[in-house]
Amino acid sequence: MYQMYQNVLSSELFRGIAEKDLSSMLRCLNARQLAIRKGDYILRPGEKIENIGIVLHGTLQIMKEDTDGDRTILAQLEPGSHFAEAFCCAGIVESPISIRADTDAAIMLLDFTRILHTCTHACVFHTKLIENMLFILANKNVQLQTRMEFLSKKTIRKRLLKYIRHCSNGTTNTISIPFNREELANYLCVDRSALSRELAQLKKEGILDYWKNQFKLLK
Amino acid sequence: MYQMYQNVLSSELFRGIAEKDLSSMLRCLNARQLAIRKGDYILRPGEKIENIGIVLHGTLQIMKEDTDGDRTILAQLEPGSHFAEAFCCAGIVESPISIRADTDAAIMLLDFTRILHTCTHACVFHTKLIENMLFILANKNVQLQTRMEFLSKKTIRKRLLKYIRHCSNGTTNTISIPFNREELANYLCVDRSALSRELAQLKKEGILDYWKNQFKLLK
DNA sequence: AAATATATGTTGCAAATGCAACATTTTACA
DNA sequence: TGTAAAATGTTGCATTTGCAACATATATTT
Repeated sequence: MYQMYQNVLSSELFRGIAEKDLSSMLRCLNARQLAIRKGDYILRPGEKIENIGIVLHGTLQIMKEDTDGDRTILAQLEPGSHFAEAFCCAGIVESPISIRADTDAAIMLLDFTRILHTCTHACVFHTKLIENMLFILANKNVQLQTRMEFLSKKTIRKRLLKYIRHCSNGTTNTISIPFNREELANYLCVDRSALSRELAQLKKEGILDYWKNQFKLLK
Repeated sequence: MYQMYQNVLSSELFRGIAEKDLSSMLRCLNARQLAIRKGDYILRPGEKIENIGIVLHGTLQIMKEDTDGDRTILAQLEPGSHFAEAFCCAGIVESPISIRADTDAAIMLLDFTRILHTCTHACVFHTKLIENMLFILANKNVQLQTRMEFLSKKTIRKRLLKYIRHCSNGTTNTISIPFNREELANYLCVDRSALSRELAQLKKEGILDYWKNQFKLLK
């Protein structure tokens, strides 16, 4: 139970909230805790979205499942991360996506309207929660926008170099990225083996050096 | 001047705000109006971001300009649209993008911190503004996420069909899209002529019919 | 209505990529 | 330490795509 609270407190939504205030807050937000079995769905396409979720433990997968059976994995949610917050804030009530437990998991659901609208007890923390929510959404925005810039490039080479230059951000020469090959290929929306091929080519041309997830721009 | 106010009121940030309250609000938010000449920069890479902007008239262009001279147009801003709001909310103070006036233009700048934090006069509209801001960010999020789903497809055909199916949204057979060919190609990050080629192919195969920006899925 | 500008379509060709199948390296763990 | 599993690299080949250059169609203007 203590661990659960820790994961709530370490979520971005509760950033800056004091531990002593947490339990009264959770009551105010009508927080409910749910245990989910591996493989079970937390949300299916078309279902009503009424809550914001926080992952307490385990991993969830957000997927887009089309009628034609085509399935895309949109995100992997680890403990401390949220889901459905953008839909709640955008007033989208019918879920366009699926969420499924990738492992046994526990989640916490919060009543969205109670975050937004100050309650009758005039709890002081609403302001902080809303501020955090703005931060979360805005950050996601910037991240998506950034990724889009990579995807707008038409060759693997350009996508890759743009990504690495973005990660390098000036200072050090050696860049460590948060992806393995498969994940990087997925992030850049290219085939893994084609990515390997391009990496090898760049190394041969002396433009880039790499080892695992460490990269170094030469020239 | 009246027209200016109309464009402020019609912006998403001020949705639901009564006209009579506007001028006192603008004072509270330290609103400033600026006239911009065509071609002038409103924001350059690295500059401090302290304000949220609203376009009053004219059009602005958001661009990503890399050190290597590579320039990507990220968005076109028409009257009533905002800029820099995501960076403000995400606490990003150094601009990673450029904004330039595409035509002669007028903009309004608002002090971001005054939107977020209730002022000494305890103006009641802050709540509404913040709610609107959440809505704006969340909606942009959903839009970006949606576009990403298209871009994750690896052939023009799949991107295109996914996009059209998304627009069709169930009901009618005939879909009208908000892009011409060039813009559609740009949105899907593909070459315009290659897009034309694929469209012709789909028509020949009897999968899709189209005329201008009207599309019709067959079969 | 003619003339110009803009949007859209067509096509050849070289380059890039996905895909599949398999090789090699690294990691995990029994 | 040895062995299985996971990650990464390699390569042939068919397909797709960008690009360029040009053709045709539609819109706009005078």
